[in-house]
Amino acid sequence: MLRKFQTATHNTGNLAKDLPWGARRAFVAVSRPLQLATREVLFHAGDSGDGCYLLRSGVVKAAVIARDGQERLLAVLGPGALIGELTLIDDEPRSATISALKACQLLHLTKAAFFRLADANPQVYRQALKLLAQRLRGANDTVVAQGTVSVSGRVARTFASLADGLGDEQPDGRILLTYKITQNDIAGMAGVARENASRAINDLLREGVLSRAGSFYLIERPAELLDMAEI
Amino acid sequence: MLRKFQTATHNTGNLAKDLPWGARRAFVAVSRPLQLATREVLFHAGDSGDGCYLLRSGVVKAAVIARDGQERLLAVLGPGALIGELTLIDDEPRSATISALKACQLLHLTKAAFFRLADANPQVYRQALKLLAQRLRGANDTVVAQGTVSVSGRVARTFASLADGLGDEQPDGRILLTYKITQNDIAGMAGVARENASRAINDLLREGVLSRAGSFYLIERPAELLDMAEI
DNA sequence: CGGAAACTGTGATACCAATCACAGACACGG
DNA sequence: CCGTGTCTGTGATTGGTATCACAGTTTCCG
Repeated sequence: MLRKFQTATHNTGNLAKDLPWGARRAFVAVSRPLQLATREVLFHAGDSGDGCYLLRSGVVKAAVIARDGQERLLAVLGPGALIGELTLIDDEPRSATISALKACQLLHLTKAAFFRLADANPQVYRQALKLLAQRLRGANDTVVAQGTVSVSGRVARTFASLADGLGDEQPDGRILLTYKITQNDIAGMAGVARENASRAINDLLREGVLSRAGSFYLIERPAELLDMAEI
Repeated sequence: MLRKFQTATHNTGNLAKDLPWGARRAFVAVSRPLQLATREVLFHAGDSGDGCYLLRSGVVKAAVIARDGQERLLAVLGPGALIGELTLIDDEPRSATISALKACQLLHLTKAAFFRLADANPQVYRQALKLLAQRLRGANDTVVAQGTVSVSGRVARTFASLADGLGDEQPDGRILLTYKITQNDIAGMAGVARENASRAINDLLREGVLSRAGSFYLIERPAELLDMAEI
């Protein structure tokens, strides 16, 4: 139940935010910078890995390839997002493939560094718990939506969650998606065929809930979009 | 990607396990016992609430009602499961309705008590993170499965996850589900119509992957079931 | 700048799964 | 122990989406 938009400014996945000064400086101090070019892969699902990444700039997608070869997108993430935190915590293989949709700058934090930091600042543990709790709520909502919402509703829902990762809220309340995402990726997120995503998007455009600002999508009426998307 | 079964013996959702002695005793010491009768509701989705519950005995289901009135089951949980931990962590409303499928005994741990305990034992924080990470992986897998797996595959997957909450692994490797769950609930978990769940279950019975032991289901060939379920 | 590759729009068709409709089995409460 | 309600099995029908087919459009890069 997406109750409200959370645009990238107060983003999901931002562990560094809301930390006390000391911890925040420490976070940056112990991490190592890293660049990705467009289409470059940070890691693949199934890889073993160490630590997590903080996205400083750029856009990435988290995807898994299903048995039948279909690519299913779990999220499109913009600046501020935390990536790869599951493996950090449980030492299991990477659960998704992360690839850059455009050039990115990241910070890499090793597992050892994270736990050193957290043991010194319980606040870090609390933030991490909150982050995972938030993601889990989102994932559960998606499960329910998948089973009960029609294609057009799921596409609307996809725009809502894109706003979460890429959204830039304008003074007038409209939300600009700061990356030109393709219909293919939208379809992959909504779990529908590309052709049907196309039809649904055009319906939204026709109704004026959505518009295109240059090559970016602009959510004209966020409340109405949420209403169409709600489970 | 459910790689293996995790039967109730080494259950998901068991925070109390794997804690150092002191913390474990403290956990039980600061919690308050509580009973539920069959069909009784512990809390509803949307309720505000404090703290979490540890299921000592009995069976509960976690469900949400979608807009259209359909009930979607997120999980069926048996002894050892931790319930309501999301609200504990992020203070948001309960994300699902928990109701007893049969009489239950629980322990209630308040938020204050949890954080007091955790601040004294960082190990508790680590366990909690692991638990959430595990659930998040499961939820992501479900999202992918919903979109890419056929009805019969999703029903197979449902039995795999029932084994997680209710499973009792026999010496010979078969897994007994220690509660007589209805087709309705299975359908609600798989996200399919009850009639089609019925057909899929009978296929599984006919193929011998599944059988009925008295009124309980018995997973005859776990590996094969996983194979049919895998995303 | 110009050609190739990727992306988008839209109709026609096919198919999987929901829904409808019932009949039989079971279970449990008076 | 015998109804009454819940649960289960199965066929027939419907409908929403995927799939196919292809043309038009944009983007990218040599």
